[in-house]
Amino acid sequence: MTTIKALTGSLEDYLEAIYHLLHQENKARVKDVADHLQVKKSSVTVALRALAKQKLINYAPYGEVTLTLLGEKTAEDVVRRHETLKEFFITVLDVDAKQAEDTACKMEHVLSKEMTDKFIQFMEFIDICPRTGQDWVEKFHNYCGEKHASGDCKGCLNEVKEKIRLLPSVKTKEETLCALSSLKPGEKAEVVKIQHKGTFRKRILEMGVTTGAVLMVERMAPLGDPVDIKIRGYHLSLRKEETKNILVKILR
Amino acid sequence: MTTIKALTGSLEDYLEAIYHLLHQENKARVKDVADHLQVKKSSVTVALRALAKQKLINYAPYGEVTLTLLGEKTAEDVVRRHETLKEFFITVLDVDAKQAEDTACKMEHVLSKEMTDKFIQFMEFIDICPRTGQDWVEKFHNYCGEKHASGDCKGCLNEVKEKIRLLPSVKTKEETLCALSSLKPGEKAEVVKIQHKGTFRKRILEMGVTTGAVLMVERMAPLGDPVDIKIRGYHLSLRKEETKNILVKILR
DNA sequence: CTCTTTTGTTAGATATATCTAACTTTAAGC
DNA sequence: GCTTAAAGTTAGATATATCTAACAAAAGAG
Ligand SMILES: [Mn+2]
Ligand SMILES: [Mn+2]
Ligand SMILES: [Mn+2]
Ligand SMILES: [Mn+2]
Repeated sequence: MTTIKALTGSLEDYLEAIYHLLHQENKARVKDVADHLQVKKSSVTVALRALAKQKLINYAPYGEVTLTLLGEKTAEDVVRRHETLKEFFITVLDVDAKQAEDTACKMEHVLSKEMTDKFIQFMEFIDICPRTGQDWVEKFHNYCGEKHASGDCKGCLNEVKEKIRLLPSVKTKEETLCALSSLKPGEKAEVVKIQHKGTFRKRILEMGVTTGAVLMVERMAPLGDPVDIKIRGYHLSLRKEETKNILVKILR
Repeated sequence: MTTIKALTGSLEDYLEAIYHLLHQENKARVKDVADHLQVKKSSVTVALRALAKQKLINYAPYGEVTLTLLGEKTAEDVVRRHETLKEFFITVLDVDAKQAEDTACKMEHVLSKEMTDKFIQFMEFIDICPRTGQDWVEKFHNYCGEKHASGDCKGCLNEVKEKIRLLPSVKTKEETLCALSSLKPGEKAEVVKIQHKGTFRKRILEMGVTTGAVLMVERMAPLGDPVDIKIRGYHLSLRKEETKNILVKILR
């Protein structure tokens, strides 16, 4: 039997904490988890037993805690929901970091994959659509903070006008294209062309690196290998070799 | 003592159900609440006791349930959060009604007033900003559903161009203005001028009807009295007399 | 005004998530 | 290597939210 019941929100939080501790400190001790979640150690012990019973972690009393493959997958899923909501709250709604973090961690447990994808697509669309982009988001933040004078709209329209005038680079496309390898951490770009063949190409597509997708470079090792990117809410690590043949269009 | 503890999510749901039943059916029986929330009647009895203890409802065994003033206020607050999230999910993210309803009702319990306001302002801004509006939202929905061809952006830009060409009606403002009383149910508008004086004006401003605010006409009685509007997430009922002297600019 | 159905309550059970207090194991200091 | 300090576990308590089953009150039908 052992019905694979959906995890409770509480257990998702424990799993998430373990995931972060393992990736940041290389160990997830009971005490660390307890501190992280602001609960007592005895509560953690109980939770660990529950997670172990569901085959999400490897655990025995006094033993060290590691994630199973299923646990790793499940944790990544929770983290994706968490980060998606948090990013929306901070970058779009302009909510302060702490509140965004707290609210995201409470809401993440009831956000379906479908809706997570919608949130991600929405943020992508804001970035991609020439009408909007980061400057439009900033307009919104000002709209929130201050009185909205009619003059703002007029000025704003002129900006879009200018944006449009500059944009018919649809023909002179080449100029705006560059290899993924040439991006700097923090930069966002739209995938335009994947110049890979066979299995390699297939693998990369499976990871979500498809034409039209928006990615952001998160980290880049000194020699540019590997390159950590975030795409569709997922974190990926690519070999330098793999990034050279992915052509992108830098956003903004 | 009787520390005024924050309501649990569960109790907020009971309160919300009672609120809706009282406003729609004029009575909130234990059975109705149970059906509404898909729980057993015995669970409702327990919840009613808890709500009564917190002075949110008037209740005695076998007696009828009514909301106290505090309960009414609190319920309105829950409903505002619920409707705000649901509206965002449906109108912006294009999530289907059922999932939007369910997710909103789970998330509403952890959404602060501040963040609720942000969501509302964001939807207002999409409506008000000449760059975006409903047509932009539709672009997003198409972007989600289908492959995003580059041609779309080009066409989209031409639309904005046209929008801008038509928009320098900033000077010929008068033409686009009209009295709130002349709107039809479902129409949205931005408040431009409130031609009221003294106490009346003050009262109306307190209710959230201020210059720049976006409102939507929800219902209008046969003779146009009263007019039910939604503004900043709040439902208001205005006398016909009061709507005549509120000048608005219809959106879209 | 009785009888029956519906509605509502109570008591007791189960499940989750937390805590405190007492105890056990492991790790550190010297 | 002992001895202490830190980390981890267990047992038992509390709180919330639900359920089932048995019972009580109110409403409806005739
Ligand atoms: Mn969480
Ligand atoms: Mn989280
Ligand atoms: Mn709810
Ligand atoms: Mn709700």
